[in-house]
Amino acid sequence: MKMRDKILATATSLFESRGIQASGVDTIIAESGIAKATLYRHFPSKNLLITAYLREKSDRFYAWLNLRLSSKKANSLEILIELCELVEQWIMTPEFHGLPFHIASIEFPDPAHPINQYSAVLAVELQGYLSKIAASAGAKDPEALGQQLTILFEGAALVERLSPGVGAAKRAKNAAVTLIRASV
Amino acid sequence: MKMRDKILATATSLFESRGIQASGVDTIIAESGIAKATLYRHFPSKNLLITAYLREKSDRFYAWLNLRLSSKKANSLEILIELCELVEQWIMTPEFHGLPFHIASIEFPDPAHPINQYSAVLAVELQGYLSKIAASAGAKDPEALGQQLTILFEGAALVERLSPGVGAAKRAKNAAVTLIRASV
DNA sequence: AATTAAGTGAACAGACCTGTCTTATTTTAT
DNA sequence: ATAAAATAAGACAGGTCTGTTCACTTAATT
Repeated sequence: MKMRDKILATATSLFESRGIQASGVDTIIAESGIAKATLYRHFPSKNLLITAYLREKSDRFYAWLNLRLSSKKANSLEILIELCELVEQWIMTPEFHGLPFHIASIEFPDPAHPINQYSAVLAVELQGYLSKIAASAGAKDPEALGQQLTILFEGAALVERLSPGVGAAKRAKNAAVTLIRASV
Repeated sequence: MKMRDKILATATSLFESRGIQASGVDTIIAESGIAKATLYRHFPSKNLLITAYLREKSDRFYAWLNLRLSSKKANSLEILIELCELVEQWIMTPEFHGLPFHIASIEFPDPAHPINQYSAVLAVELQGYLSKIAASAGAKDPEALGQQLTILFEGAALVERLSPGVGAAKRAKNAAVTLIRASV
């Protein structure tokens, strides 16, 4: 499993710095120091490589969050506040380069394209994740709050990415807290 | 000025349906029924065509908004509420395909690329526009509110684009109204 | 020690990209 | 009416892209 990980790591780095479409297979194999046939053995097409990249990024995000969300506050609104602070931290991480499935959906705008469809699945996944927490925290309309938080986070990710250092993550967190307090 | 407009209209349509990078010059000239030399006379490079597209979309947006914002409410918070409703309408328009400068900045992620830089300028422009209205409406911290509204609108635009019909625009508007009411 | 699997490096196909240029025709302006 | 500018249609250059294939070498397992 060493090769697969090496390829995925290199692809991830290239996808996030140069963009997905702009990162050619030739560049990926040159950068990771492997042969082209090796890449195509592990990932039969570039689309499957992109899909694996998107899946892994989502998995890592949820794992990172779940590890830090204290289960003690699970049944109070406080867990939502905590969530907001964690997301702010996540966005401000130097390795953060925007929500991967968002970027992918823009690079592959055709709704019939597998990458676009998979991105939509991951977007629904994120909103479901947030809505579930909102529900367990006792929000009035968990789905509405979950979607509003999604919008805030995705918007903050975009703005922070396009104009680094303007503090979008912090302001989004403040807005989220306001919405949460108003949702009891 | 007929040719220029025809080219720009065709390019706009292609950029928004297939993406910018995915729309080749050959496709643009075939679709608009002109010769390649004609395109390159009006737009010496594809980058300049993209720039013109971005500029025009922003201009049209502000023109559309200014026409509808009733100046009577200029000095009360009500104008912000009105603004939110207009933006919701704008997002729900069938021709809406996301904020153009956002899409452009994702398709050209290199901060040194002219398209990325121009996108950043347009993003600052939007935030300045919203902050100015927030200021004239008497918000406590106009810049903070302006940025929060920017984040909400951009986030809603993305979510609505990726998952059409989930009502992101409406929920973003509700969130915005909550934030506005809390900002007095 | 022998067989199978995985990796290398390079060449290749077929398509697409931007931008230049040529030649001939049409439109516009004086 | 004549000169100047704009357009058409397309070939062309030089580059990039994904994916396939071939001949050969290394590593693992049994």
